[in-house]
Amino acid sequence: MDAPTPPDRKRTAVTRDPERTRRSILDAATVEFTAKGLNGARVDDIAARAGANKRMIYHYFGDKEGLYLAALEETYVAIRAAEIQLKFTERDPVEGIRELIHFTWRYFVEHPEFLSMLGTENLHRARFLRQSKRIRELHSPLIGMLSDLLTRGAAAGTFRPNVDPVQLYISIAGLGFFYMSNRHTLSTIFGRELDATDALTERGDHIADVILSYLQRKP
Amino acid sequence: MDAPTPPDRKRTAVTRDPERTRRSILDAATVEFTAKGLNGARVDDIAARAGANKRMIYHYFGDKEGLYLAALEETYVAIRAAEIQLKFTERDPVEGIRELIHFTWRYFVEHPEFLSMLGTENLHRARFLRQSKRIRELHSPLIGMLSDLLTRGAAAGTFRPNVDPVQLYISIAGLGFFYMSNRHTLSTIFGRELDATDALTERGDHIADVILSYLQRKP
Amino acid sequence: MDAPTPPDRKRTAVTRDPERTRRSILDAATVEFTAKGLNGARVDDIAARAGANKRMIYHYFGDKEGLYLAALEETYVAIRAAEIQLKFTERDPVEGIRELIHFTWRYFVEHPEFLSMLGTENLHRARFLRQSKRIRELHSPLIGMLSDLLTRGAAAGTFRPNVDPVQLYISIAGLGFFYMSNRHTLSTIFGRELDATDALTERGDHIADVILSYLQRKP
Amino acid sequence: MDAPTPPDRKRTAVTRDPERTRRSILDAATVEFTAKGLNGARVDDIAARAGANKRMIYHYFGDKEGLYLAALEETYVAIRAAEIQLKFTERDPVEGIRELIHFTWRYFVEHPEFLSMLGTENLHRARFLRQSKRIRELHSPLIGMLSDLLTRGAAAGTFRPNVDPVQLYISIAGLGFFYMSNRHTLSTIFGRELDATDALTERGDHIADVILSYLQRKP
DNA sequence: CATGAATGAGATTTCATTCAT
DNA sequence: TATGAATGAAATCTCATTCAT
Repeated sequence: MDAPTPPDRKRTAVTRDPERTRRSILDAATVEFTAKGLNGARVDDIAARAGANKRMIYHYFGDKEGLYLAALEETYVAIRAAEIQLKFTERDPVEGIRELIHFTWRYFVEHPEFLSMLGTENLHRARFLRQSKRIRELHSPLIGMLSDLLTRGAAAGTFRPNVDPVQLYISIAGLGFFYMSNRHTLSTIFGRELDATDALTERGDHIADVILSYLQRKP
Repeated sequence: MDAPTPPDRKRTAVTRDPERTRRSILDAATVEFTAKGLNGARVDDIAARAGANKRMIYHYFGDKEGLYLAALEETYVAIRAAEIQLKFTERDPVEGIRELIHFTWRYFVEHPEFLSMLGTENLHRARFLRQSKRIRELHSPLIGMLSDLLTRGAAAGTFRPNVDPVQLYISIAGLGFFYMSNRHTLSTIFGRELDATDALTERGDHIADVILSYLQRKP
Repeated sequence: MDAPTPPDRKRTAVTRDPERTRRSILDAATVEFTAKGLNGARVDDIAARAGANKRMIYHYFGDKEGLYLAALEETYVAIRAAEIQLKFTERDPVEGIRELIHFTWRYFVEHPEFLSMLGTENLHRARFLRQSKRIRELHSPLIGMLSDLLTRGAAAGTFRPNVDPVQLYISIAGLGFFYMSNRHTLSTIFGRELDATDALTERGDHIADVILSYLQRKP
Repeated sequence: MDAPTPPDRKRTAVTRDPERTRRSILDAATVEFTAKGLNGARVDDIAARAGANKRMIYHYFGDKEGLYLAALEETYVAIRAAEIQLKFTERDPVEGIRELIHFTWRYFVEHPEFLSMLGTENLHRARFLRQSKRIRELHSPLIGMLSDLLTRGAAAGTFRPNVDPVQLYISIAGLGFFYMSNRHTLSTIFGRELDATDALTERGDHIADVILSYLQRKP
C-alpha cells in the first residue's frame, strides 16, 4: 500500500515571518495615514506598500480603524521612547530647558509623521486616542522633567516662580508644531522656504530665545 | 356663497435665490469639511445640511474639490476681513502687540473652522491654497502692522531690535494654534479641560506674557 | 387717481423670433448629434451652442429624442432638396451616371453631418426614421433618375441590361460612404491622409470608374 | 469500507476564474457597445450580462473607456485572426479576388458587431483606435494578399495594371459595409428586406461582379 | 499563514427635464 | 415667449471587507 503523498505545500519565496509582516504593514500604514489622513488613506495602497496581502491587514489589525489606532499608538510609543533618553537631573536649569526645547524641536523636524498623525487625530477629536488605554498609560516624562527644572531654576532665582509646566510645555511644543505642521500653507502665504536648513536652525534658536526670555524675566 | 379660494401658491421650501443657495452650500461645506476633512466629508451630507439639491453643488462649484477650495477661500477671506479692522497706528507698541495677540487668540477660539481648515489644507500640503490666486493675493495686514509696532517699539527702546515680524507672527499664532487645534489630544493626555472658559483666558494671558517677555528682554 | 403703471416688461436684447430660435436650436442639435451621437450629445451643450434657453428645446421639440428626430428629418430634407435639382432627362446615359456619382460623392464630402446622422440612426436600428412619416414620404428622386438612365443606356447598348437600380444605388453610395464615414479608422490603420484634397478627387474618379466598368461590361 | 466522502466543495455560481471572468465581461461589453454605442451602453448592464460584479469591470479594465478600448481591440484581433487563414499564393488571380471578396462579405454578414464597433469608433473620430498600440501593430494581411493577386493578374493580362490595393480594398469593403451597416435605414427607405438570405447572397455576387468588372476592363 | 479575486454598499458625478418667475 | 435655478433619477466609479483556494 502506498504512503499518502504529502500535501503539495507550495513554499512561497515570501518570508513566513509574522512579526515582520506585521511590522511592515504598520510602517506602511503610518506613511499612508501621514500622507493622506484616516479617510484619504487606502487599504490597498497600504498593503501594496507593505508588500503584504490585504487580508493580512484584517488578520492582524481587525479593520482599517484598528490599523490606524495601532499606527497612532506606535507614533506615541516612538516619541516616548525618545523622551525617556533625556536626563536632566544633574543639569543646570537653563541648559536643561534649552536641551529640552531643542530635543522637542528636533523631534518635530525629524518626525513629520508625528505631527501629521496628531493633526489627523485631532480632526477626529481624539476619538481613537481616547480608546487607547495603551497610550493613556504611556505618560510623557517631559512634564516631570520640566517640573523639576522649573523648581530648581526658581529656587536658584534664575527662573520666575510658579510656572505651570503643562502650560509651558504646550508653548514649547506649539512654537515648533505650528511652524512645521503648517509649513506648506505658511510657505505659500509668506513666500518663504520654511523648510530650508538655515531656516530650521534659526527657528530652533528663536524658540529657545522666546521661552527662556519668558522664564528668566523677573515678574 | 363660497369665499374665493386663495390662489394655490405652493409655498415651497425652495429658495430660488441663487446667491442664497450658493451661500448655504458654502456654509454647510465649511461645517462638514471642518468636522471631517476633505475626504471624510460627504457631498450628500453637505447638500442635506444646506437644504439644497446635490446637483446644485456641482452647478456652482464644479466638483467636491472645487467646493472645498471655495470653502477654504471663504475661510481666508473671513480672517482677512477681521484683521483689516485692527488699527494700531496711533497705539503704544506694548499695548498694540498685546491687542494683536489677543485678537489672534480670540479669533482662534471663536473660529475653530479656521484651525481645522488650515490643518486639513496642510495635510494636503497646501495643494489647494497654491491653486488659489485669490488667497495668494489676499495678503494679511498683520505682518505690516506687526512690523510697524516692532520698529516703533525698538526706536523707543522698549523692544529689542531686529525682530523678524514673520518669525514673531508664527510664534504668536503657534502659541494659540497648537493649544486650540490639538486640544482634543492634549486634554486626553494631560487630563485637563483645556476648553474651559478660565483656561482659555489664562492661555491668552500666558501667550501675551511669553511674547512680551521676548520682545522686552534686553539682549 | 393715477393711471396704472405699465407692467415693467423687461425688453430683452434677445430676438423674440420664434422661427429663428427654432432654427438655431435645430442647427446646433445637428452639430452636436453629428459629433457625439444621440447619447453622447448634451441638451445643455445644444442650448448653449444655439444661444438659446434650454427650456425652448422642450417647448419646440418635446424632448431630446424629439429634437433628434427633427434633426434627422432636416438632414433628409436637405439631401432630398439637393437631389431634386439634378436633371438627367436629356442627358447621355454615361454622362448622366457620371454626374449622379459625382453628385453623390460631393454631397458626402461636403456633408459629413449626413453620414454621421445616418450612422447614428443605424446604430439605433432606424428606430427614429421608422417613426417619421415625413421622411418615409420623402422619396429620393435618385432611384427614378437612375432607373431612367439605366433603361436608356441598356436600350442604346451602352449598358448591360437588367441592372437593379436599388442595388446599383447602394453600390454608388457605399463606395463613397465607407471611405468618408470610416476615414478616421482607415487613416489610422493605413497611415494615409484620406482627407487630403487630391485623395478626395482621386476617390471620386475611382468610384466612377468602378461603377461604369460594371455597367459597361458586356455580360 | 467506505468510500471517502468527497470534499464538500461548494460549487458556487461564482467562477473564481479570473481569465473566464475577464472574458465574459469582454463578451458582454462587445454586445452592449455594439447595440448601443459607447455612450448608450451601461456598465450595469454589461456586468449583469456578464454575470459578474460591476466592480470587476473596474478591476480588469480601469474604467468604461478602458473596457470599450479592450472590446475594440478584441474586435480587430478577431478579424485579423480570420484574415490570416486565407491563403492565395497558389491561386488564380480571378478566383483569389473572388474569394477575398466573399470572405470580406461573409465576415460582415456574420459579424455585425464588427461593423457596429467600427461605426462607433468613427463617430469618436478613432480616438480610441489611435491610442491602441496593439491595434496599430496588428497589420491586416489583406492588403499584401490583394497586392500579390493584382500584380499576378496584371502580369497575366487578366487585370488592368496599376491598381492601388488600398483604394481597391476600401471599395470591396465599402460595397459590403454600407449595405450591412446601413441596412436598417435602407430597408426602411427602400421598403426591401435587405436582411433576407437571398438578398444577402445576391449582394455578395453583385459585389464580386462590380469589382471584377473594374479589374478586368481593359483601359 | 497567505493569496488575490470577488463583493456590496455607498460615494461622486451626470443629465434630461421641470418649475418659479 | 423666455429664463436659468432647481430637481430626481440614474449613471459611473470607489472602497473596505470577505471568500474560495
